[in-house]
Amino acid sequence: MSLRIGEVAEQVGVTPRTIRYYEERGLLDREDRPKGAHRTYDEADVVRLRELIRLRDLLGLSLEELVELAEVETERAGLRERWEEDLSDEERQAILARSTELVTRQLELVRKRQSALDDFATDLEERLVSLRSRRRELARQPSSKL
Amino acid sequence: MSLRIGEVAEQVGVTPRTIRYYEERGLLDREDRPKGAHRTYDEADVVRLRELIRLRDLLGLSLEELVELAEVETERAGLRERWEEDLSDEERQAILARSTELVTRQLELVRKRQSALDDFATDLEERLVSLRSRRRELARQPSSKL
DNA sequence: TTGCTCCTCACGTCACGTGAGGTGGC
DNA sequence: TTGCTCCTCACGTCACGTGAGGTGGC
Repeated sequence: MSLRIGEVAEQVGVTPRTIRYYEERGLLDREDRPKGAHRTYDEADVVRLRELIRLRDLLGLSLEELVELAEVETERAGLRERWEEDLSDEERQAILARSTELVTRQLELVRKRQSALDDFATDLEERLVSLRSRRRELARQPSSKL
Repeated sequence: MSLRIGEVAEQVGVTPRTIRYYEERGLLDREDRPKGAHRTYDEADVVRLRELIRLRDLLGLSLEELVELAEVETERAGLRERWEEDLSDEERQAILARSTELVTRQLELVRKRQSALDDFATDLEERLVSLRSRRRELARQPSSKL
């Protein structure tokens, strides 16, 4: 079940151009295909791309920062096949440790954004309260010169 | 107490170039000053710009979208002087109603982002739990072929 | 075979970054 | 007067958007 670029783009909410650009910048595999042939994708590609877009949108990262933080997604993508193969326990431990580190870093960034957004929401709510009280004031005391 | 562009830039965490660009795009007042003279700012400008940057960063808006949503900041900036002047009660009501509408819209966008980030955080936490259990597994049963 | 989607240049755009060369205020 | 920050072009860059002209698979 292979997908074409347009289907993938629609599923993750970007344009084909974005996907080609990410491939160009090394965020996606560029499998070697005959010159001019269509790109093909599978479900794992969709999952990975969706995660990249989520990081980009919600954390506002540059693509360069994305490459680094999304290393864990690459790891995860290749993990299923490679896990079964001839990896030593040490290599497996290293992969798991590295993944834990990167996911933890992602979570920290998300936490920061959350608290910034919480502050913003609080400020906006206060402004609404203030606006409401001014409107009541105006209704009670028309032409108040204050 | 007037500020120069560099001081303002540092206070809100952007570069002078960004401030000039926002002025160019109509997000900030372009007071007419003698050709080549320094731009001057006051505390109200800093507050307004900080709010613009917050909207841009946390909601990921384009400058065009910003212009619209930040109309309320413009209103707020000019409000103190104008409020005391010859505004009819109807005009005041209209301003307050419009401001309420815009702040409400800002809050809605913030809420959406918050829930998207909450989902993201939940996913990342689940991945950490899963990673932890795999590491324990590996420690208990070395060379497990699963 | 007919559409539709895909392909590769390649130039355009948005939101600035980054000098180049020059002027202005503590 | 000496620095430092500011000024205005103007070209560069990042992350794509948008055709132009052509080929490929259900």
